[in-house]
Formats: sequence, structure tokens, C-alpha cells
Amino acid sequence: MHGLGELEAAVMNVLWQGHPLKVREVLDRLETGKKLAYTTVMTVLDNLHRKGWVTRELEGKAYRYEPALSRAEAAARTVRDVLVSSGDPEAVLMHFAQSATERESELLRRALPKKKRSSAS
Amino acid sequence: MHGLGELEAAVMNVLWQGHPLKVREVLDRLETGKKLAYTTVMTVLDNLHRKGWVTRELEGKAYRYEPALSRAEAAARTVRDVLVSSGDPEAVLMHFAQSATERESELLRRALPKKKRSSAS
DNA sequence: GCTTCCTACTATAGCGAATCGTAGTCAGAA
DNA sequence: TTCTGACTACGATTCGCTATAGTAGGAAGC
Repeated sequence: MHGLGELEAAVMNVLWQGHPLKVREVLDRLETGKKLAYTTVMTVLDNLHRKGWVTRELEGKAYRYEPALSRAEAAARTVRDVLVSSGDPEAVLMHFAQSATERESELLRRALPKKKRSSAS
Repeated sequence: MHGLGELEAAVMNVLWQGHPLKVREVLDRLETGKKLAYTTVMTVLDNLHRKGWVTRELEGKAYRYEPALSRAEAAARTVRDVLVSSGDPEAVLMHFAQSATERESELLRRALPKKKRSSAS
């Protein structure tokens, strides 16, 4: 879904799970089989911050990290990127439409027509 | 759009451009700033083959490589993967719908199956 | 003033992609 | 028959990014 590594994705999943978290809190909630060092998680959060996946805010001495986009927003943006970079968004949409489940079709049908809005990300 | 490297993507783009090609032909059509060695392209094609992105067929002594999926199919599959791995396809579709251009909306509305089809991936 | 958090910086290892060289094969040309 | 030119197979090197963590140094509490 992203251009993230495994641990980075795991960290994002933790952050997407609720409110802003400090490094230690993320560490505590991470469910990797392994127990990671505090600094490992810190580095990952730092990298995610550098790459724009999370924002952070100083609270006292520690940073509190928060996803820059909701999980759904991030995924939707990825979808858009795929469409754009494919060179032929229409063809892709056609193929996707054919593989869409009934539920997805229904959802889209209801969500789409409401918009006469400008557009994109 | 993929899990491919830069050169791999460039090679796929060449292959997506037309009919099956031999290593040399791919090399000739590649438009990277740099002139690559024959074996470099061969290795890349071999990797793509190993990863299932291309099929190949022996013609005489040389292989002729062909994309396993059309560009649009591959992109559509990526879209589907993003939806599935997001954990909440509906939310993603909602967000996407909001960012869709008028043209995209129009296309989708027309392409979406009205009836129940057994879905797919 | 030591202990404890936390950040900042640095370091190492590992993996996959990019890049090519070399060796070996086989069909024709000479 | 031998030499040459395309090709493939395999292996080596380099490079960037991720994973992982140690160390230094500051503030804050006890």
C-alpha cells in the first residue's frame, strides 16, 4: 500500500489506531514478535517524520507522533497515484470496475454522483 | 504502482508498449539517459520473469518477453491490493470518490456493473 | 549529584535493485 | 573444422534504504 518497510508499516498501524503517541507508547503497543530497542522505534518514527508520514509535536520533553493522513486517506492517495502513474487512468478504472464486488460497486455508485466538485489531491 | 525498481519499471514500460520483445530489442528501446550493458537488461528481464511480471517464450536461441498482465490490469490489481490491505476498503473508496475528477466519476458510473457478478481479484 | 527519560547523532548489517563480467553453448560463415 | 557472433546462465560488486541499536548529552526529579 505504501513505500514503507515492514517495521515502518507496523508503526503506522499503531499510530492509525488512535490518538497521538510518544515513542515509548508506540514501542509498548507494537506487536512484533521481537522486543525492539527504544531507539529503534525512535529512529523509525524519525524517518517517518522525515518522509512526511507523520507529524509531531513537542509535549514537554518528548514528541507526540500522529499520522499525517488517516489510513483511508493514505490509501486513497495511493490509489490516485497508481491511476496517474499508470498513464491511462480510464483503462485502469475500467478494469477495476470489472473486478469490483457488488458491495464496492454499490458504495461507489452512491458516493460518486454527489460530486460536481473540482478534484484531486 | 508496483513493487518494482526504477529500471524494472522502465523495462515494463517498454514491454507494455507493444509486442513481445527480445532482450536486445528491449535494450534498444529503453530510454534511460544511460547506455546499459546487454546483460544488465537481461538480468532485469530474468528477475521480472522470476517475479511473474513477464512471460517468455523461446524463439530460436533467444527468449521473447511479454508482460504477464497489461499495464491497466496490473494497475487495477494494485488498486485492489491497496483496498484489501488497507483494512477498510469502503473508507478508502469513499475518500477516493471525493477526490475523483468529474471524468473519472462519469467513467466509473458507467463501468460499474449494475448487477450481481461474482467478483474477483 | 545520581538516576531516568528523551532526543540527536552515528554505526552496522542485511536486502533488493542495478550493473556488468565471464564462461559456456550453438548456429553459421569461412 | 575452426572461428565468430548472438544468447543464456551465473556470479560479483556496488548502492540505497530499512532495521536495529549504541552512545552522548540535556533536563528533571529525588
